Amino acid sequence: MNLLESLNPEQCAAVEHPGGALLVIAGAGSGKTRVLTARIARLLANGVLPRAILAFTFTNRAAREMRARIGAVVGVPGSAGGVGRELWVGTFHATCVRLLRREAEAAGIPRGFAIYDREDQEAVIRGLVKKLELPETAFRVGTVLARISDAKNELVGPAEFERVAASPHERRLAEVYGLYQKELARNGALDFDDLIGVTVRLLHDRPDVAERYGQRFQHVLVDEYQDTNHAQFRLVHALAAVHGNLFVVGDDDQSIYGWRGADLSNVLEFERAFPGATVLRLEQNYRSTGNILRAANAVIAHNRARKGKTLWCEREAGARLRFALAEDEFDEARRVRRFLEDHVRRGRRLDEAAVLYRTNAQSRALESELLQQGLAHEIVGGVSFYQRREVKDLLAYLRLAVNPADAVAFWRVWNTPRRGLGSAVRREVEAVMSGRGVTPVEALRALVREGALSRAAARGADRLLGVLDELATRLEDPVDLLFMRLLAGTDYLRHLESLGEEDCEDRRANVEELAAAAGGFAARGEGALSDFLAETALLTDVDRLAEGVDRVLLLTAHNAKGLEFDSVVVAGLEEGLFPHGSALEDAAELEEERRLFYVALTRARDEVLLTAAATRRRFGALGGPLGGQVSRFVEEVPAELLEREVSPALAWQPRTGGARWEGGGVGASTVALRRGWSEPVREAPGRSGRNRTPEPAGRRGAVHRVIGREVYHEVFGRGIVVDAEDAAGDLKCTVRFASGTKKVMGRFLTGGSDGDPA
DNA sequence: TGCGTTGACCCTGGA
DNA sequence: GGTCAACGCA
Repeated sequence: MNLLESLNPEQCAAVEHPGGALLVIAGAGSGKTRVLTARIARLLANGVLPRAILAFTFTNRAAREMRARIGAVVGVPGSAGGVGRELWVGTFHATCVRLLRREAEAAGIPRGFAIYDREDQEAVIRGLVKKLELPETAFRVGTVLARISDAKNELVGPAEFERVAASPHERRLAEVYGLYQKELARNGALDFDDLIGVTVRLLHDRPDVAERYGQRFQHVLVDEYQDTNHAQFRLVHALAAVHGNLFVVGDDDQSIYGWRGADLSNVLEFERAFPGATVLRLEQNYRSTGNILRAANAVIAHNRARKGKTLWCEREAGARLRFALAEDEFDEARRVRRFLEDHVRRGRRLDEAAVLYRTNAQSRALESELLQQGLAHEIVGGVSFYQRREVKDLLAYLRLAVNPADAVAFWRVWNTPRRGLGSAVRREVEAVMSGRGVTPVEALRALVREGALSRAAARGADRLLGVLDELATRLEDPVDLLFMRLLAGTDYLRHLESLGEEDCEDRRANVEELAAAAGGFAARGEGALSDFLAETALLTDVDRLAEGVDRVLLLTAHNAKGLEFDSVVVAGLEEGLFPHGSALEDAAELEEERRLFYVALTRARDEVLLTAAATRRRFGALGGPLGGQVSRFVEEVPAELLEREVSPALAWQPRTGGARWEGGGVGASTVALRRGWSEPVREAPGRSGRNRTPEPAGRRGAVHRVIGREVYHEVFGRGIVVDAEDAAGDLKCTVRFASGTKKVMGRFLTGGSDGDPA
C-alpha cells in the first residue's frame, strides 16, 4: 500500500512538507491520522532513522494503531525490535514515563517510581487535610487536587503558588501543595501531571539532557494539538527547539479539554511561538453524509473563538438527522434502543453504532434498557478496569514490591486480606516511619523484630512481610508468574469469596482478566514489572477496546474523540446537562460545550439520533428531577435537516433561543412514574403515552415546570431556576443569579420570556 | 478488632 | 441509588 496515493493536494502538501514548523488545521474526518502516518512513512522513506522520530498521540490506542500502520507501510513486521522500538510513538504521559525511566538519575527520582492515579492522590490529600486539621468543607479533596493540577499544568510549583497567593486560604493551599509534593517524593511517586512537569524541568535544568534528546529526535509530531496544555507545549518546544522540525495537527473546533488545562492559544498562536511556521488546512471531510456535515457546520458556526473553517464533502446528503423528545430517561433509553434495532435491521453491525452522552451517570438508564432487551453493549469509562478495587489491591502489592516506599500502596493492602492489623498497629508503624525515616515496610519489620507487637498482630505482620519479601526476591520473574505467586501468597481469591458480596463473581473475573493482562505483557516480552505497572496506570478503557466484538458502545462524548461509527446517538440534549449546567454562565465554557457537541456529531458517518428527556432524575429516584428545556444545540441544527419525533404526551413548543415544553404532560408523566415505583415502571415499549390523556398538572407539575426556567427578579436581575419546592401555596425557588444562588419565593419572580409569574 | 448501620456526598469530563 | 467513612456495639 502506498500511503501517498489518493491523498488530496492539501494532505499531500502536509506530508511532503520540507521541514520546519508546520501546523495542520485538520477538520473532523479530514484524514488527519492518515496524514500523520503518511508523514512518518515519508520521513522513513527519505532515510530518516526511526530513532530520530518522536510522535505524540492522544490515546495509547491511537499510538498502537499508528505504529501498526507504519509497520505495514515500511514493511517491518510486528512491533518488537527495529522500527517498533526505535520509533517513539505514544501519549505525552507514556512518552514521559519512558524518558524518565531512562533519565531517572538526572531527574532526581527513583527509577522504579510509582505513578499515582486520582485515588492515590486523594489518599495523600486526605491524610494531609486530617493531619493539618483543615476544615474539610473549605478544603474538599477534589477541589484541592484540582487546584494543584491546574498549577502543575501551568508549571507553577508550591513556592510560586505561595508567592502569588491572594488570600489566607490560598496560602494554606500552597502549604498543602508543598506538603503533597513532599509526600509524593517520600513515597517515590509522581502523579499524572508530574510526569509531564518533571520531564519539562529535567529538560530545563539539564541542558545536556535536552541537547541529547533534541539531537536524537530530529522530527517531533503532535496529534490533537488543540488539547495540549501549557506544560505539554513547553515539552514540545524544548524538544523541537534544536532543529525546529515540528509537525502538529489539530482542530480548534475540537478542543474539549480546557478544564484540564488544554490551552487553545497553543493553536491560535502557533505562528508566533514558531516564527516562520507554515499553516495548512484540511477541510474536505471523508466521513459523514452531507446532512450531518451541514448540521455540524451550522452548530459550530455559533462559536466566536475559532479560526473559522467550513468543512465540505463529496458524499450525498443522506438521511436527515432525527430528534426525539422523550418523557423521561427511561423513555429516552427505549427510543435509543429502537434506533439501534433499526440500525441492525438496516444490515449494520452493532459495533458500528455508539451512544454518546455528556456524563457517565447517564449510562445507567441506557444500560438497564439494553440489558432488559438483550442488546449487546459495552460501557466505556466511568470506573475503568484498572480502577476496580480488587485490581488496584493486587496491583498495590506489585507496586510495593518494586517500590517499598509507596505508603499509599502499603496502607491499601496491609490488612487486605484481613490479617488482624488495625489502627493501633498503624499508629505505631507511622511513629517509626517518621521517627526513623524508613519506609512503611521497614517500619513494620522493625516492630516485629523488636517484639513490639501483640502476638496476633505479629503473626499478621509476618504473613504480609512474607508475601512482600517473596515478591521482592522474584522481581525479575515474568510478570504473570509473579502475579500467580501473589494470588497464592495472599490467598486473595478466598478473601474475595469471604466478603460474600453479590458481585463476587465479577470481581473474580476481573482478577482473572488482570492475570491475562499480565500474561499478555509477559508474552510480548516488553520489560520489567515497573513497565507493566506504568501500563496499568496509563491505559484507559478506550485503549483497551477490543476490535470486532459486535456490541454497541456507550460512552461520553469526551471518550468518543477520535472514534467514528455508522450510527451515532447523542443522548441527554437538555439545557443544564448538555450544555452542562456548570458552563451556562460562562461564554468560553459554553463554547467548549458546543465543541464537544460538534465532536459528538462528527463521529457519525451515516445516521444520527439526538434525544432529550422532559424530566430526568438525579441521584436515582430520590433526587430532584432535572429538565425543562431542549438543548440549544438541537435548535442550532437547521430545521430542514432535522426530523422531530415528540412523545405525544408532551405538548412541545419551539421558541427562539431554546425550545420549551409546557402543559400537563410533564407533570403527568412524573406523577405516573412516581406512582409506578412498586408497579411495573411503564407500559409496553413502543406505545408510551400514545393513547394517554395527559392528567392536569398538579402542584408537583408546577414544581417541575419552573426548573430550568429563566426568570427575572427586581433586585437580583436575571436568573435560572435550579430547584423549587412547595411552600404555603407558592413556590420557594432556588435561583441562580449572576451574583450567586439564592432562595426566592415565586411571587417575586417574573418569567423570562412569557411574563407569567413562575 | 470486626462488623453492621447510618449518613454525607455524590454526578461534568480523564491521563 | 451507590459508595465510603465514621460510629457504635459485640
